[in-house]
Amino acid sequence: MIDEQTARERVVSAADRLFYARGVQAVGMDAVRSESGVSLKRIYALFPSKEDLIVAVLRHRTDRWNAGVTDAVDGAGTPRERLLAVFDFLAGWFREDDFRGCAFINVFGELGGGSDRIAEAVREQKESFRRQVADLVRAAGGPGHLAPQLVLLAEGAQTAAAISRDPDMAGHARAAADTLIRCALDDAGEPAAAA
Amino acid sequence: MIDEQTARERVVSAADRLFYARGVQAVGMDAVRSESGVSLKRIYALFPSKEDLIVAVLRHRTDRWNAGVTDAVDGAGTPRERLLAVFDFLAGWFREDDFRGCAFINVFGELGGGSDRIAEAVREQKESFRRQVADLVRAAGGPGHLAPQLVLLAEGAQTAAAISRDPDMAGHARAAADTLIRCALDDAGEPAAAA
DNA sequence: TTGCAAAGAGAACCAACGTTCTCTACTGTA
DNA sequence: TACAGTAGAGAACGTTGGTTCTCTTTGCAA
Repeated sequence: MIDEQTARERVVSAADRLFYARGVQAVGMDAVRSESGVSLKRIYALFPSKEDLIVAVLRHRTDRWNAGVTDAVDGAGTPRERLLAVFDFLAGWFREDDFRGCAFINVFGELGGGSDRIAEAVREQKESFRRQVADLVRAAGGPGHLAPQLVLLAEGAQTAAAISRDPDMAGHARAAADTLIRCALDDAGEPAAAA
Repeated sequence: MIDEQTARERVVSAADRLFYARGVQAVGMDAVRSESGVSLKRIYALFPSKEDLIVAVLRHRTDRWNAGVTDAVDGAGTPRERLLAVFDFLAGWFREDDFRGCAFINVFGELGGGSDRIAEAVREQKESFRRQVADLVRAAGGPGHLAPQLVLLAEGAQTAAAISRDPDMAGHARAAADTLIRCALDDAGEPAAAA
């Protein structure tokens, strides 16, 4: 018998895979059982309801997302490059075979109106991303209003890439971000340096 | 007895209201019946399946969206103002009481992976919006790459506004769009006019 | 008035799903 | 070997929802 921690991880990661690929409501708990190899009885001992499982999946995905962004950013040099690295991270993600848009946006559209706990978990992820970007902007010496603008580009790229199936949306977002960053930094820091 | 056209309109507009407010899968055909006042038998004569009804609702919403954008744009003067009017249109929408994000993005997250026809209807709306913006950019003398950048801002604003419940996302998007437009027009048209 | 065709109300049907329950198999212990 | 307790497999339960069917009503023509 596997221990509780292992069982929990297997269930969450199986559910994450299935929910992301097919949507939450389209996946029955029975599918989570066969994908995870953990019995229904055990699943319900770990997560009292499907809603609890969904929230756990969202939190797990938030952690993975934060780590992914942090990794990508840490590989870049200057503060400006670190900001743009966020969009390179998106570009790599959009090219993955199983890319199906932002899981948080998808779940919010599906269930956000009906479950406060789920809506809250989605909000937390978006808020933590906003903070990450705001920290990067601050480190680059950019003005406060730059962060939400870059966040909007990233959000838009995720939905547009999912719907259009065009992974180059990340390129468009990156180019726009580059322009916004240049304008903001040049206006604030060195007055009228580059064109 | 109401005529076919009227019945169709009542069903589509009732379904639209319910789907948008609660999500598609959360709304049963019985709810559509009571909201529209059209019998189930008649509904199924007009729309052979729920999927057909969903597609009809999406097309109807596409028409309304296009008309709304066109109206907003037509009220503006210069080509540059006409581009920004798109974001003013968003700002008004985000402030509506029943705003719950972009219906197309919501439906795509919920069912886009499982139904090609629904995914296609969503794609058509996004593509028609992209064309609208591209036309405005061209009229303003902007470069081709500006349109997808503005579209990403609009898309991002819609999801961010829905999730964060902060209607000022439209303001952020508008400010970013203003910067992008200024940079693009100044780079292309008059070389280095404004800072 | 009688008969008929169409339409509405809502029951019925069937499948899916979240959740719980039962029965069996297995583990460790005396 | 006998036993107690636990866990898994999967059946069972109750609800919901998409779709169809039935029965009654209605409006109209002769």
